[in-house]
Amino acid sequence: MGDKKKNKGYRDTLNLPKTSFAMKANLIQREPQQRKAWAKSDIYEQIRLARQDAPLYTLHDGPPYANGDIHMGHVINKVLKDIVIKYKTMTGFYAPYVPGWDCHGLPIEVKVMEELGEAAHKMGKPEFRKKCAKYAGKYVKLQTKQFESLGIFGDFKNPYLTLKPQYEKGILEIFAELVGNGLVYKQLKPIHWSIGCETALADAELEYQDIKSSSIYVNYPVKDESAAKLKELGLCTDDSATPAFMIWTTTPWTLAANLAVAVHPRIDYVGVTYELGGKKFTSILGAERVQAVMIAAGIEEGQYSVSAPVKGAELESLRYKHPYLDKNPTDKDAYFVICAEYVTTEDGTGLVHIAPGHGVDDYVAGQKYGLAIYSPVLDDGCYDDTVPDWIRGINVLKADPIVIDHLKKNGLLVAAKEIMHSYPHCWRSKTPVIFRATEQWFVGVDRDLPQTNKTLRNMALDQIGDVKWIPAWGEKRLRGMLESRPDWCISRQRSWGLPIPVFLNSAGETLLTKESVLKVAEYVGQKGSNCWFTDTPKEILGEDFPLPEGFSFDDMTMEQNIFDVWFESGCSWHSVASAAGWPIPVDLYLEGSDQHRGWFQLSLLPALGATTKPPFKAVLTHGFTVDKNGMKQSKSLGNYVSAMDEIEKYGADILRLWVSSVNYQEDMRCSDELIGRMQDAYRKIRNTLRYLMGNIDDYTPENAVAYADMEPIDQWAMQQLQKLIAAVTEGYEKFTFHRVFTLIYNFCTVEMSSIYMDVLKDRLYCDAATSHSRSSAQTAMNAILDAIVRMIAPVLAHTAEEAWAAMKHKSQLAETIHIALMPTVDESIDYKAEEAKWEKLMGLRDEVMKSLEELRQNQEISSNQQASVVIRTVDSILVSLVKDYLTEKHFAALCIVSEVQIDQIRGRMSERRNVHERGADITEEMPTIIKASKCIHEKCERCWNFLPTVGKNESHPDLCDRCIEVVKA
RNA sequence: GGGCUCGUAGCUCAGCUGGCUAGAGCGCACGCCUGAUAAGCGUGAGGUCGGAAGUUCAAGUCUUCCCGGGCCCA
Repeated sequence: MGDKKKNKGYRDTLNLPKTSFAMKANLIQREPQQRKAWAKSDIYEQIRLARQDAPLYTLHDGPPYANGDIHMGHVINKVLKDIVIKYKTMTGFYAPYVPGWDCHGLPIEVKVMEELGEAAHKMGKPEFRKKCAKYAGKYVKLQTKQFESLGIFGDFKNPYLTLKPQYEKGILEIFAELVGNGLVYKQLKPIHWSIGCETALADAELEYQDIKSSSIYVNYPVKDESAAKLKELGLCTDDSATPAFMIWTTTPWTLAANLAVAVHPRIDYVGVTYELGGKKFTSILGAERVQAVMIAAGIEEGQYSVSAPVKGAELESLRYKHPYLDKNPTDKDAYFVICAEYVTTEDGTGLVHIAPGHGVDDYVAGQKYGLAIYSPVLDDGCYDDTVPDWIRGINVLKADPIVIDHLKKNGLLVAAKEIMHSYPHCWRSKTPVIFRATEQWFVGVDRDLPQTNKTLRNMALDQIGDVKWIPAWGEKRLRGMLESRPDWCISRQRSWGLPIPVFLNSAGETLLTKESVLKVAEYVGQKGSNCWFTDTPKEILGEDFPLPEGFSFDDMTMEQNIFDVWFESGCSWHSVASAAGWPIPVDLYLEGSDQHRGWFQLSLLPALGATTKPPFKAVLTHGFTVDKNGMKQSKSLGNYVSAMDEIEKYGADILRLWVSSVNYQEDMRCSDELIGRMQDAYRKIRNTLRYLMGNIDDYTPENAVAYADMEPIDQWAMQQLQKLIAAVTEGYEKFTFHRVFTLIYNFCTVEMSSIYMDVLKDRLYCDAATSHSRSSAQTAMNAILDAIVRMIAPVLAHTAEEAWAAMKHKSQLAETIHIALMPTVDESIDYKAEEAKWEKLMGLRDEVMKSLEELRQNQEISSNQQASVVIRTVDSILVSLVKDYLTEKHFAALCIVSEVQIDQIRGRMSERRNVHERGADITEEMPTIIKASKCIHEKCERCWNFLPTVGKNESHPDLCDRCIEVVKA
């Protein structure tokens, strides 16, 4: 029954919290202002100046592609980097951050072509490339803005762009080294070729359409010497039958380029004897395919016989005759059986026709067996002169019927039928695409480097063990890829990229030396790579350049291929890091785990090729965002989270806090709801800072109390802080930011909010403003605030800065918190020594809380202050802890009850747990009894405690003695 | 199909080299406070540790298989 009006009288005598640090964050309004202030003071430059003499920490940024809005993947990646940078800066390093963008490549080329429409084809390369550059520039600008809206600090005024002349120069310098080391070579490789446009196509330029094709089964007669082997294997038993390997294909025109037949080493093969066109054959077939093939050939059951099976491996290197060529047109061995893992028995015959010039699998398998890459097809899609005259000059897309007809006549066609299947088409001309071998440039991974006697593959495998992989399995993953990777095809038949600096003479010879490349590098560094399309070889190389035999400037053309963009970004360690004067290897690469195949591997190879060293000391990877059910996110599935929407809805610090809260080494569940929930955590942290600030508003360092003189509970708080600092430091050092988050959040929730700050209210509000007890608390709170703000600064970049500005007595002079130094453990505070004692006391407190709750449920008390607690225990250590170490008064404060009395009783110790039943009798099984009851004393109207001194003073009958003293003063 | 990887309460995380009835915070439920107030406090209910075998005196922790995700290939 409160007479509230009367009570209000004492409110003004209390020291209630007061602060300018608002409870409501209002991030959407506040953060942009903060960023504007940072921009105005040029925070990046400010930090650079502050740390110019500090030790260097180099995180080298991997370039995102300059296209589109940023997505959650970018947010994860850039925020993690920013946390590292801000943390390292706050531990005293000069940690520059130079953001970069990948600006060349097909996606931009495609977009620009779409925008230009027909005009794109009429325009010259230089003009088209300028449009591409403009497009890239637009997105660099856009993404810069978006990244900055996350509160990321970096040299956004001078980012590295892979299209900048100086960057291009760096790429060519590395290329020159690789050329000088003999790693670069030219070879045929099948690629998608559009006959309609007479151009090479990338995967992204293919459209799949259903098409009708001829599928044929063909017998390849076995050579006599191999026929004997088949007999030996028991596959051929009928001497009157012609042995043959039967293949199946849907591209009869490629038979002209057949060089081998592939079998699977572990699949069963049989010999099937039957009659065809009056002739007897024994065809080798995959055992599982016999029935289907016989049906296709129209041979009924009973009209053929099947031998016992043998494994494909037994057939390896057996020889056959080409179905219509008399002579091998290549300069390498051909027409024999090879083994390939990719052969299946899903369709066909179980034996695969291999034309290395007309298929990627064929090419790879052919490389293994030393086959030629034979592709007798010209740019216009017509056969060249190396094929028999009956198909010479014919367009391959029209050749199928002619080939089939020929095979029919020579009796090797087993069956032919039309099938519908999905087939790649040129996106522009809409015509079917063929695989055709063309000249490509490669970096060899199995070629010995001069002086080292090691190949790129050897070096890579040797040295990735010295790199620190976070998580550790990154090494395993990369190792697997390196072991199996083929030579790196670095040429692309496109326009938007850095040209491969090769000169050719009319005899088709190439000029590609370390010196020539360096010469081009210098020129490109001055004028940009457009010069390749506008300037002459003489201008580029300089007329003094010593041309090799057979070359003259009058008789020179230039290679039209450009570099694979991975080669460009793979040189960033040189173009950017070295160029900035950073030592190589740099300290850290930090990207998504997909970059094991991408940027990590393709930076490693050029670096090894040029310097024999990896470009990085450590590589940290993160996983991908998935939806709330753990499934892949995609726009079409509707489970996509728009990064910019989230930033605009919640504010950057919420996103940053979310990034810090999840274990990025695994998939990260992400949804609007999940991100929204971070607001709760944010508010708790913010309010903790606010409360601390509010209660030290009148604190001055002159009132500081030394740790040794602090009240015991304040000492406890200081101990907890040291423990926190130690754990947080370890979390940051190990890049386990989610541990940092959990630690700080739990510290705010448990140690601060639910224990310390609650317990402290009585002292802070009711004790005299400058009393020792209150100053003691304030000293601790000031230290805690100062430390938490700094520890959370790398994550809550805006909020920490806001708090720092609002703090009156900072430990450091730093204008911005991002220059301040991280807190370190105060070695004079031995938190470990006190830990066990406090754990025991806190355990007792928990039990008291339970007793009080019971009282409350029975409606005997409402607030804890109305209760008094009597503890009886056989545990003498506990008694001594409460009575001597802490005192009953402080333990009462710790429980926020008006009074506590603890008594030791005689009895034996028991292993049983404490029991908190009120009023229960002491027995051997119940060593501690907690008895909570409603206080019999009067309530002090100022501090709301129920104390015996209330009503004893005539001038202040409604106050306790402590409050009387304070009010009098 | 292959390589790597992940799967502990509704959510985010702890659980070291296998060892007491698997923990925390949030959320939720119930209650308290109204001198942090679009705040604060307390208590409580939630888990067959993806599933199944196996090794072991003992398994969330080791082995095998299966199921379901993710990244990269084919």
